[in-house]
Amino acid sequence: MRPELETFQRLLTERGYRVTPQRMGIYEYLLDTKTHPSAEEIYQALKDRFPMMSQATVYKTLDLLLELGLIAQLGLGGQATRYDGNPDVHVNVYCSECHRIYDVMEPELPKLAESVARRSGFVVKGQRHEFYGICPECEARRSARMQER
Amino acid sequence: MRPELETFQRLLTERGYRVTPQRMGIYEYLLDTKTHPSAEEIYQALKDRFPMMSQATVYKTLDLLLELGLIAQLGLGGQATRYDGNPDVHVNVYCSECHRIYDVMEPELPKLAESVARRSGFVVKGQRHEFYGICPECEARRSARMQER
DNA sequence: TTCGTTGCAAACGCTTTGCAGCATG
DNA sequence: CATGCTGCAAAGCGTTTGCAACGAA
Repeated sequence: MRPELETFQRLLTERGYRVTPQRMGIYEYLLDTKTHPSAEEIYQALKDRFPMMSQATVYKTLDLLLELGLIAQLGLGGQATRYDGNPDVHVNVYCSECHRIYDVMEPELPKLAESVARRSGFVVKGQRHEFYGICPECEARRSARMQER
Repeated sequence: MRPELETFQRLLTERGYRVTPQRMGIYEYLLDTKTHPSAEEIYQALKDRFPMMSQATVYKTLDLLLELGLIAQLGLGGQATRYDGNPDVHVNVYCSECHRIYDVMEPELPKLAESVARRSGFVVKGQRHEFYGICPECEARRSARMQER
């Protein structure tokens, strides 16, 4: 079993929570999926494996994973909240055309966090970085469309 | 009149929109308020000045201001979306205790944007940076509480 | 056997929409 | 005076909640 799933099991047991197939399935899906799905997308994707599962279970499991610090939440103002199986500090780039979200590692981020803490006087506990734009594929499709005119 | 309000008027007129007291009031409030209010907070704050104004007008005006690029939107997953009268690239620091949000200027951000564009291949159009933590006041209150025990 | 978890459905809160009357340009 | 805007109420949608039945430990 992948190490992240083992960690999840361990944390659940340690804190008196129970290990259920739905919980493992939801976390596994989040780890596998790179496009940062919404609760609805997770629910749809797991319908085959868990035909009886309700949306409430998805939401409750996501809350639990957030509480355990295993996932991150991306609030997109208006639209449905999306979830990121990678809780480490990184940058999310969001394509306004295809609505996919990708992760980008940025080695400068820890320095930025320090600087923000210094300037603001805050005790920094977490951070989120989002860029909006057009992904390479969508951009290529756009240029192609331009060409043919 | 402050330059931002003049810009707003100009943009409205240029694009065939109309200048109304409600619109000016909402934008002015966003410029004055440093805590990044939600639509509800804006509505409550302007109730005195515009007793007849509806929430719908607040939402429609916020959409318009976003479209004109005069304000920014902060999606906070679950909670109500909040609005920032400063559309320029900056960092938001969010206090998880008092829920206030402050702006921090960071001169390194343009460099970060370049780096992200290079790594991801995206055409970057916008960005948002959020830090979570405890603000100096709340932290002081916490320490004080610790002391007295 | 215990008690945390699930699935269901109803409730909830934020946001959007349709429309008649109003006010701006 | 034309048409874009407002206020109102209802609808929409994502998310949360209460509860009885279920299943993990």
